[in-house]
Amino acid sequence: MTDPQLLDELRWRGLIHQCTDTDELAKLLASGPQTVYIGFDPTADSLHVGSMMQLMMLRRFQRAGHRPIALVGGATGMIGDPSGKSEERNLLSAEQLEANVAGVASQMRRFLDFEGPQAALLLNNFDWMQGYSYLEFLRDVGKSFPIGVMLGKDSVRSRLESEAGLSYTEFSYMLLQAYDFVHLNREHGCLIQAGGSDQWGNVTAGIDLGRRMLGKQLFGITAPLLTTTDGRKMGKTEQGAIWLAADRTSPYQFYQYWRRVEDADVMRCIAYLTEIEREEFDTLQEATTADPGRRVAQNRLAEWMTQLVHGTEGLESAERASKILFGGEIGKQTDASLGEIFADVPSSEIARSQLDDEGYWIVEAFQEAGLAGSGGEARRAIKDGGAYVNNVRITDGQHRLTESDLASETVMVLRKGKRNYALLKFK
RNA sequence: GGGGGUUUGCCCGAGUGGUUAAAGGGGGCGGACUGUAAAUCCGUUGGCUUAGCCUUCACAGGUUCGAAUCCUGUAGCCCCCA
Repeated sequence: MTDPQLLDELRWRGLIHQCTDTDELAKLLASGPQTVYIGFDPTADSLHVGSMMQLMMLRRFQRAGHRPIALVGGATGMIGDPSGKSEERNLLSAEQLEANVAGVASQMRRFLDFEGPQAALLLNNFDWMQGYSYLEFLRDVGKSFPIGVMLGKDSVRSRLESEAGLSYTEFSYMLLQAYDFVHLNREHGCLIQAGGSDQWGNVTAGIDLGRRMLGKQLFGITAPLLTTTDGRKMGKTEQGAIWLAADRTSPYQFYQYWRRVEDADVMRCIAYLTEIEREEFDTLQEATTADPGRRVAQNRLAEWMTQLVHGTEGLESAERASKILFGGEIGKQTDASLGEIFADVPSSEIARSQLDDEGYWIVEAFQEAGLAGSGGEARRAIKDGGAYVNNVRITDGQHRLTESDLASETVMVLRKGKRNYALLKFK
């Protein structure tokens, strides 16, 4: 019925950062299916890699026979969690929140099973918070919150000591999240809240409130944050976050992100984010140590993650694109296939007549495609051997592009350097 | 209010009348090497119709055959005195 190995698995994967009472939690989980919840902040209309840790946590619980609740913070999102934030946040508008909640909800279906006996629940705390009057809330919930304890929380203290300070609104955030836990216990019998390690303060606040309001022992478990070896948050690039939504981060970019993970981080990513079993994990680890150049672990990680988030189709197109981009010359393709491969590559449209007669000057083409800010820059790229058309290096600064350079019906693929692509569409 | 200093390219920073589009470093961009890595090395880094031309050293004017360099004014920053 329920898998007794769950905690052991979380442990070997390094997913238990803190837990309020491991022994009692183990007994509880062994006693039968439990309900566990994690809150998600709807700050955007898509989740990103950072949220995957939490989604996978819920998924692991569900696969072990428990019921997951993904709580979208429609109400708490209006307030803003001060945990780990150095500055007061801007409040989101109600319409924005609604759109975000909808977007986030659809992505969760990839991770959780909303059917069957342990069907996941997707709840929005706005539903029970919106009608809760301020007076009632203060009498029911606020009464059980000693200010001294609240002031002792790291999230509050660090902000009070900082220049940014902390508004009453954000200070109150903790009460809202704590009340969620109580509410979920009453309505759904939820006894466990999980989350990232930055949520510890909020989680324990909920547990305290549960003891006071319900006289019940609730449980909290937090996972470490997904960071690189040198302490930076993973899932971020110079271009921004890695999103789960295909229209924000294409399957190809998503796939490539994982393929490029550093050796030092790759095994931790696999442990934290995938369901790759211990045996294969050990094999991958050995392979990485023995021959890091083959990047076996990175490839497997990318494959697993892309498959889950973007499905078989997304994975195949990402692999196909990678093969073409990192292979040699781009042979004859169709507009459709190039469009798919270079979905996230900027493109410019040019009049087809430019290709007539003596053709379209390469320097102009690079400028037009946005790969060079000036003619000089384009010339330099060519002189340095960093200019490619359809992945073939161009060394002649006077080169003219003609119909024969088209990689498909209307498209040419320009590249500067290793991976700065741009498309020119000749209409 | 008075006196002194300072202002250079993406950033830092040399340069005080004549190959100075401006040393050096950082960063960026290329390339080689490699594992679509790290480290390293090399090239490049104002614009253009590029063996040439044009525009740049806070801004505006002036001296000079010739100015980033000298003079005057304006603005920003810094220091000292009141």
